Amino acid sequence: MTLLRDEGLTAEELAVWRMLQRAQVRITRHLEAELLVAHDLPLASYEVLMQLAEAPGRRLRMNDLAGRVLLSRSGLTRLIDRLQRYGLVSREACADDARGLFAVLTDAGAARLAEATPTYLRGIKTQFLDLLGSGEITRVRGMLAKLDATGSA
Amino acid sequence: MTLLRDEGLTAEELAVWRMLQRAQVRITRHLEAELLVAHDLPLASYEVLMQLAEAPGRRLRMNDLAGRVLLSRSGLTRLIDRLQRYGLVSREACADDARGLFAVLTDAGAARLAEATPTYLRGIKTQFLDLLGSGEITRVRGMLAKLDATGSA
DNA sequence: TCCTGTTAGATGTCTGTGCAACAACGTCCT
DNA sequence: AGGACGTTGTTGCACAGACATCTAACAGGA
Repeated sequence: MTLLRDEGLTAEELAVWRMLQRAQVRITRHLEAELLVAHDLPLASYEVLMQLAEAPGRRLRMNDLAGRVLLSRSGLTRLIDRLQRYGLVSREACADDARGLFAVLTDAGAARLAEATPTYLRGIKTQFLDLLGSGEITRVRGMLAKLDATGSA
Repeated sequence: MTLLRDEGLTAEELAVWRMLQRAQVRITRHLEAELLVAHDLPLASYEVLMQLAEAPGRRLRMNDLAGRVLLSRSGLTRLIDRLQRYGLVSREACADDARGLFAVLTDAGAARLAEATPTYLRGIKTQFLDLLGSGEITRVRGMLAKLDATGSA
């Protein structure tokens, strides 16, 4: 593993990165599967509904929303297409910017979200939080905050 | 956020999960992009080559490999197809199980891996490790180990 | 030996996503 | 005003990945 030293990385550091990867993928897969079987709702769709529910007026600009759910604009266009087909979301024009569109959570969407939320939260609890000590959760929070670029770029 | 309390989750706990998601996605995207522009090598391909390089005899059974890179068996079949087309990997029969196949790292594959590794490691360093204090890395290691199911299921 | 059940890997098909290109609109500067 | 430039959202295209299904091959019992 000479290459590691060349770049100033220890084997332990590399292992930490791999564990982060594995953990995140495992949890994500679990959530996706559970939401799908129990509510026929993919994880990405759930997250869109969740973001909209938390937003003022239950609405968000497409671009803004894309950033929050970590999707490209085109990806979000298609996802909203689907959600709209199912009546969970609607599109509304933006008054002060004719280019803009709001994705708006419908009542049906809110209902569907409420239905799926216990599954989602239980998954996060059993697959993530319960595996950590509660003390560790607070400590990891600060750590992840540094990694999360929400505040900066 | 009554629903949170119903499931025994605090808003902070949920926030931690979201940060984990964002961090992992951000880092992954960065690595993928860098590897692609600098070496025309997708992240998944890099990880396959890396796993093979670390394995004894530079070879791994398809099934085994699929597990390590968190890919479905069919997904790995296609990925190895591609790598084989580019000459980075070859398939070899398994002596003691006629069903089995080894994916074997070729010399060209090893060379390509060596070429790309500095990019990969630098990405992990700048996008992940450098953002944490070095003290935190050690502490987070134990924590992530609990989340990583490698040892169990 | 045959029959049943399981496992390894490959393939058809479908869905989801990103990138590049585009049109419509806004912003700013002169 | 007018034109260059950036932004917003959508589309064509290509591709990667999952699931279900298939074939070949192993394992164990009657």
